[in-house]
Amino acid sequence: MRETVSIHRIVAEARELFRDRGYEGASMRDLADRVGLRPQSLYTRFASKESLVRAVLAMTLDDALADLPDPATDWRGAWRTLIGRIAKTFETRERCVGLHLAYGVTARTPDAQDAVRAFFVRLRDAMAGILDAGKVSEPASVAADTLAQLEGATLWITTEGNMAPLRHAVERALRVADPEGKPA
Amino acid sequence: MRETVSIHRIVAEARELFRDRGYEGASMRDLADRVGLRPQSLYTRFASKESLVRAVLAMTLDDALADLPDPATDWRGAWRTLIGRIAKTFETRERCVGLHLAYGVTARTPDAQDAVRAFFVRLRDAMAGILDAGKVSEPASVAADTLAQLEGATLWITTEGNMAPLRHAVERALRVADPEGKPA
DNA sequence: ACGGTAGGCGAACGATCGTTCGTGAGTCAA
DNA sequence: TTGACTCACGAACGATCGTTCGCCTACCGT
Repeated sequence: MRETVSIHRIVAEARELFRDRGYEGASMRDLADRVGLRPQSLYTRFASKESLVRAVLAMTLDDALADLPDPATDWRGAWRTLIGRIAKTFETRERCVGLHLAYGVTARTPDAQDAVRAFFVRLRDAMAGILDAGKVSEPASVAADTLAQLEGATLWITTEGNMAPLRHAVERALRVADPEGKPA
Repeated sequence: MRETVSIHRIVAEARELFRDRGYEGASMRDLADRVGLRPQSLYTRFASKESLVRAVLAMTLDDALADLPDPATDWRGAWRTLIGRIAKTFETRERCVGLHLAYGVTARTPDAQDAVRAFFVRLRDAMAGILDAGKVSEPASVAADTLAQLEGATLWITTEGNMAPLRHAVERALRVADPEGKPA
């Protein structure tokens, strides 16, 4: 058996690079080093650096939405699980790939730009679907606001290592599904 | 009189570039083109690309805090003005320079990284000082949360052009200084 | 046994990056 | 008038970028 580098592995390492260094800052050579290949070999699997963006975000969305509790029977559980996953990623990785790419891709890489837009729209729609199952009013708007608050909190993690704003954002997010939780 | 390009002009254009393209994406050649110089001429005024970050953020902080109402006599006015300025910038420019740089600078440019950290700490402290004058509890924490929410809302502006999350964040921010404003 | 295919690499392409050097023209104080 | 200083540029440096080409080798179906 010949030892081969899996696509999953490449995408996972690309995600780390995009998250830490952004689209422009991440180089194909760095990525190749991480997976133990030469840069040219990456082009056997991916047509371009730009196409990696779509693959990275697809994997990230899958990770976030995999095996969630069924909103129809346990929407609160689905909400808590999803919020928890997002928050945990931000806490351990210190930033969000999606946000870095959202700021990092330009009109010069239109496919990457579209992939980023689609990623956030789908994530928001998934969140809104959960809230809708719980008959929360204005689910799309609440989902967008919630996601924005979680993303914004990563600012303090990267600059100061301060996790408090993220925790506050999580508390507010959970209160959406549990309004009578803790008033103070 | 010899026609000369002002430092202020260079920094202002650098700010646009950093905001739109990030630290790595902005090139000294692009900046030179914008101000009508050759790239080498920029080094008469700035020692390096990295040093531009500090200058850009210093100017941005000055713009935000210039001529605010005195918190000691009108803390609500100071708060409203500051929030309004930040929100207006996000709305017209579609993103935040600080956030793009926060994600974009790495340990390879330590001085830039420090400048970013200092920028946000000073902005938060200025906000906290206003809230403190209004005897709002936990001013530093509330200031950090408020700033995070405004920053996070820029995600939807860049990806979708959707201003609603920003407006919601502004409403929540203003409610800090006016809790009895609008309950719904 | 054999042909096709997939995965990988050496070499190298043109482009662009931040930056340095040497030079010259304009400006101002003495 | 002179000397120092400021501002700008032409030319070019080495480094790094994404990517392409040609070739080799190991595997798989037949």
